[in-house]
Parts: sequence; C-alpha cells; structure tokens
Amino acid sequence: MKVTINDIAKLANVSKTTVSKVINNKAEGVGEETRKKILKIIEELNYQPSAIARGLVTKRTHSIGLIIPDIANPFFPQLARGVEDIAIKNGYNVFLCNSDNDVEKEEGYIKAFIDKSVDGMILTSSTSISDSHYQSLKEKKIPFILVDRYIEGIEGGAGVFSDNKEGAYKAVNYLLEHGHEKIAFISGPLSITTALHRLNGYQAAHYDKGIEIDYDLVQEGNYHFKSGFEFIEQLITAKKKFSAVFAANDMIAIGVVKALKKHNIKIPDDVEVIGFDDIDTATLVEPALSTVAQPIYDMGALGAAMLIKMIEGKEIDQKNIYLKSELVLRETTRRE
Amino acid sequence: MKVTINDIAKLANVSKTTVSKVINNKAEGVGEETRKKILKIIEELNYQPSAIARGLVTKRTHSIGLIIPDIANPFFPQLARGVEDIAIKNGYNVFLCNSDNDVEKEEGYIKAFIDKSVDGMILTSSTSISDSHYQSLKEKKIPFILVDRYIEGIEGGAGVFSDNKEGAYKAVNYLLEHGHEKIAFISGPLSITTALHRLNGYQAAHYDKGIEIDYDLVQEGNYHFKSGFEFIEQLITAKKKFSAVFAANDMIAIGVVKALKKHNIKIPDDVEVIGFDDIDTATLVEPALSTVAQPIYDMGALGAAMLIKMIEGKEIDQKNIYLKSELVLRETTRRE
DNA sequence: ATAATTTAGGTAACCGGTTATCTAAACCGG
DNA sequence: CCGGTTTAGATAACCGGTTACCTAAATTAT
Repeated sequence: MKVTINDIAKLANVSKTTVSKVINNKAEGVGEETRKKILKIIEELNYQPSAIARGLVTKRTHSIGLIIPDIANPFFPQLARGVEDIAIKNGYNVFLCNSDNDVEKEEGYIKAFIDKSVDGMILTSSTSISDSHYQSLKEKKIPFILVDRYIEGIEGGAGVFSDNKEGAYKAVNYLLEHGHEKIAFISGPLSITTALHRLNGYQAAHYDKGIEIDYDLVQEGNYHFKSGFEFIEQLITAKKKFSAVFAANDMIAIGVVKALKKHNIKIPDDVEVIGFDDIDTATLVEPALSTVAQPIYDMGALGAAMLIKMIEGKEIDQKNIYLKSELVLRETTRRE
Repeated sequence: MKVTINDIAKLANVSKTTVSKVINNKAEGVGEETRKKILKIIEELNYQPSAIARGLVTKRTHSIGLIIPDIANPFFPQLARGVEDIAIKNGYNVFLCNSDNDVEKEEGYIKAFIDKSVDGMILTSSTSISDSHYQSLKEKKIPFILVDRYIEGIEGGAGVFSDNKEGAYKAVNYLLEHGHEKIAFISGPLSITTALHRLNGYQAAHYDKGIEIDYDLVQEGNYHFKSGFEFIEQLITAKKKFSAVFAANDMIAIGVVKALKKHNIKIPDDVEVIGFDDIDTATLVEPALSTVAQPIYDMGALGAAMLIKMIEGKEIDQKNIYLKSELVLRETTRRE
C-alpha cells in the first residue's frame, strides 16, 4: 500500500498535523527532535505526499495547461520548451495538448484542464475572435495567457505576441528598397491573427512606398510547405512576373525555394525570398533562408512567467507584450 | 465560488450520492425524472466535477507523464504527438517534461509525476542501465513504458523500440554491397542504447562481409549537426580516404552533407551518405537525405496504447516490441 | 393477501492531506 | 509564587467527490 501521512504520524507517535507542518517546513510549533524523528521516518518509508490530496484543500495543483495547434509543427517545440523550462523552474508541471487548429478540440481541452484544476493555462488559440468557450475561463476565474496568436475582444487574460505586422513590414520594406516592385506573398490562413497581421505588414510597406499591390501575386496559404510550392508553380506556369517572394512562414518559404529551384530560377539572383519565424530548419536548407526571426522560445518562456505571476497573485507589468522580431539575411537575399 | 456536487444536490433536493450516480452514468438506482432534473441543473450551473476530488478516492487521475530528452530536438515532437493522440483518444492527458538527458532531472520529474499521482509514465530514458531512481516506479507499482531507448535490467515495465541494430545493418550493408569499403561512421553518445545498437549494426554488417573496420573512420558523436560536420572536416584535413558515410541520425547526416559540400565533394557521386530517423527535415535539405526511417509517431502511439492497457489492467501481448525500420533511398545515395 | 424481491434514493465513512482552534506544559517577569 | 505569554502538539472540520451499505416504497411472486 501507498504510505500516507497517517502512517508517518502513527509511526512517529504524533498527530498528522505535526507531520504536515514538517512536510511544509512550517517552523512554528514543532520541536527540533520531533522534526528530526519525523524526517527520518519519512526518509525510511520513502514517503511522498500526495499532490492530489493537497490540491483538494489548497486549490492549487501546480499544474498548468498548454494548448498549441501541433507539436509536430516545427514552430511549436521551441515555444513549448520555453514554457516548460520556466514552469519547471517554478515548480509547475505542464499538460500538453494539440488542438490541430480545431476549435472544438480546443474547447474539449479547456474543459479537461478545468476539471483537472490546472492553476492556469497558456493558449495558442484556434480562433481570432473571442469564442464562447473562453467564457468558462472568465467564469471560473482561471488565469490564462495567449501566446503567439491574439484574440480580439477577450478579457480576463494577458498575452505575449510578436510584432507580426512590424516584422512583415521590415521584410517587405527591405525588398521594396532593393528595387522590387512585384513581390509575391503567400500568407497563412487569414483566420489566424498572425497571418492577418503579416498580410497587413505586407500591405503597409507597399502603401508607404506608394507602390500598388498586384493581388494576383498574393495568395492565402496554410503555413505548410505545399502552399508555397504550389502557388509559385502556379505563378510560373501562368507566366506571372515577380522578382521577390515574401512567405508568411519558413515552411512556406522552403516550398517556394523548392519550386523556384525546380524551375531553374536562381536564388537570390533572379528571385529573392524571405520567410518568417526562423525555425531551425531555415539554416539547414540551401540556400539558407533569409527570414524574420521571432523569439519563439522567449514567447513561451515569458508567457509562462506571466502566467505564474498571475497565478501567484502578483501584479504583471503589462497585459499584452509584443516581442520584437528581427530581419536576418542569409542566402535567399542578395549580399550587399 | 466554484459549484460543487453539494450545490447540485441541494438544488435538486437529492443527496450527493444520487448526483454522483448521474454524473457517472450509473443506471441503477436513479429514476428517469430525477436524472433529468439533475442533468438540467448541472447544465444550468455549468457544473464540472473536480477530477482532483475524484482522483483522491478512485486513485485514478487519467493523467500520464511523458519524459523525453528535449522536445526541441526534431525527433521527439513526432513521438510526443503519437502519445498525445492516443492518450487523448482514451481520455488521458499528458504531462510533458524535458530531461536534457540529465539523470537527475529525470529523477526529479519521476518524483513529481509520482506525487501528482499519474496513472503511468512513458520514458525515453537518460541512462542505459537500470538506475536507482527507477526503483520507486517498481515500489509504488506505477505502470511505465520505455520508448525509443532500452534499459538494461529494468523490470516492471514494458517497452517500444525500433530495431536499431537491424536498421543500421541495412544501411551499412547497402553501402557495402555497393562496393564501399571505407565507410565513415559518426555515432550518437554511446551511453544511449540506440547509439550503441546502431554501432553494433555497423559492425555486424562489416563482419558479415568480412570487411575490416578502419576505426579512424569511426567517431562518437552527440546526435547533433555539429558532430557530423566537424568529424568530416577532420577526416578531410587529415586526408583520410572514405567513400561513404553512415550517420547515426539525420542531424548528424545533415552536418556531414554540409561539410562535404563545403569541400566540393559531390554527393552522391564522390561520397554516399545515409542517415537515420527520417525526420521531416530530411526531405527538405538538398540533396534529400537517404536514411533509415523509423516509425517515430508509431513508437509513441504504441507506447501510449500499451501503457493505457497496463493502467486499465488488461493484458499486453508482448512486453517489448521492436518496430521495423526501413531504408529509404533519396538523393544522397546513387540511383540504381 | 402476504412474503419476497426489486428499485429509488439516502447515510455516512473515506480518500490524504491542510488549517483554524484548542490545550497543556514550560517559561518569564515582578 | 502567581498570572500572563510562549511553545509544542492535538483535535476535528473540511476540501469534493465515491461507495458500501441501509431503508422504505413499489412491484412481483405465491
């Protein structure tokens, strides 16, 4: 049988109150000798208090829930690792769930997390508008943090995002300043805020330079390799002219590069390409991808840190934090 | 305040026993009308029973723990996704922890999982020998599954692995049959069983062909890009002759390819390269990596399925399962 | 019509901790 | 030497469910 606090108490000839005090390092009310005796017995029996039992009364489980679209998508492991690290450092464990961008799955996970009494949750949301299923988070007053993807009109939580619009602006502006006027753009799914904001950045950069966008060169993609590859093939067979491509993420950009290479178009000489995210693979492909690097790990880590602050009742400095992204130029853009 | 079973009972004018029966779909002992009335109140109050409270008495949390070295390592997301999917499908949630191959961290996580009363755990172990910290798993009779990495002399658990030796044998044998006699090999850390077994496969293939191994061409690496890149550079500057490279995983292989390209050695014409794992990036790099594909996702999924069987007291068919790996030839080996 | 059985539902103990409150002995100053 | 204050430790309620067992009414069998 599992050894419980009662067993320890019995063996030590004390009440479980006293054992409890020892376990929790409460100094008052326990003599040095008794403490030592209890500690010894705990050691001998390899006793570990049950977090479940404790949680029932303290209302704290030291668990947090993390919902992301898909851990197998190369963007998210880094984010997950960020939250993991900070969580562990603060004595929390994290439940991981993959929503596949499916709102119903997400809803199910939120429910599961609630009945498991997580102390808080971190969400990369599957919708961009405040949906009914976030309601219960408010109702039950569960602290939560949005990471990566913003949700319009949600209250009660806080968030960590990167400046997607700015990032996209930087990339497109770079291209524009280097004389490109026909810049193809493959976005992410526009129902996702990051995708929308990157599109906005693309547009803003054009607007500021007074250059009109040819919307035949703009396509809604799905953040996967294929949507980059296919759109570029389409453009090529349609003989559409373009001299640069901005891809809403690196996987798309890699698809773009593959398509371009397949058609013997020289990168960066004939066409320059810029991606977004700076996933690990970006440096592994050839030519190495120029991209807008976001601090993915930091987004997770900061999110976790904020969440824990909220859980522990401390003030957080800002409700929403926007992390800076940075244009890193590698081999899919020209040297100078 | 949070609504509890008592609130429901009071509002429905029944005892909490009755409510409990309704919640758990126990047919006996509850009339149709009472059931409906209770259900309605539950709905109205958006009541969710506390898994914590339930867990305290049922001794089941429907949570499982997963310990892997590093989710940011491209091998593990697929594995994690496999366990996730199966876990969720069966009503379990999974705690994720990154051990960084650090035995002490791993030990800490095992303890944390125990006091959170997980129903079972899945481990990709950081040691190859049965260490003291697995003791408590046995003691407390917690079901566990080893995935990917075997541990010598551990009892009480089961495991899912791939046939690392076979896989390596196939790759090296292929190379040998194509006339290579000088095949460089960069292994993983030999304290990890997968690495050891792949080395054994490399050796066995040579042995069977009666070809002596030149151990100057063999190097212990660490499963990262760098160890492949650096060793090849070393061989080249030392003017060591070799006509093929077998890398113990794809990241090493990618490093190898980069080094080879840097020195203008043609792949596969001058040197053929084979990796191991078949991570997603393997198809993205150029030339696309020939590699020994393991069913990573399946390993996780099967592991989870077995674990859940064990948790639920069902028999498992085999204690240890070895999944077949498969040589997939892409562009770092010659056509025919 | 009566006994036996089924059915709906209630009572209370229990899971393994925490915590507010209480007791009794030790201590302490004047 | 006495009343007041610390201090070590105990008692018991409580957290939110589950479950073994009980009761009383309804149903069925005889």
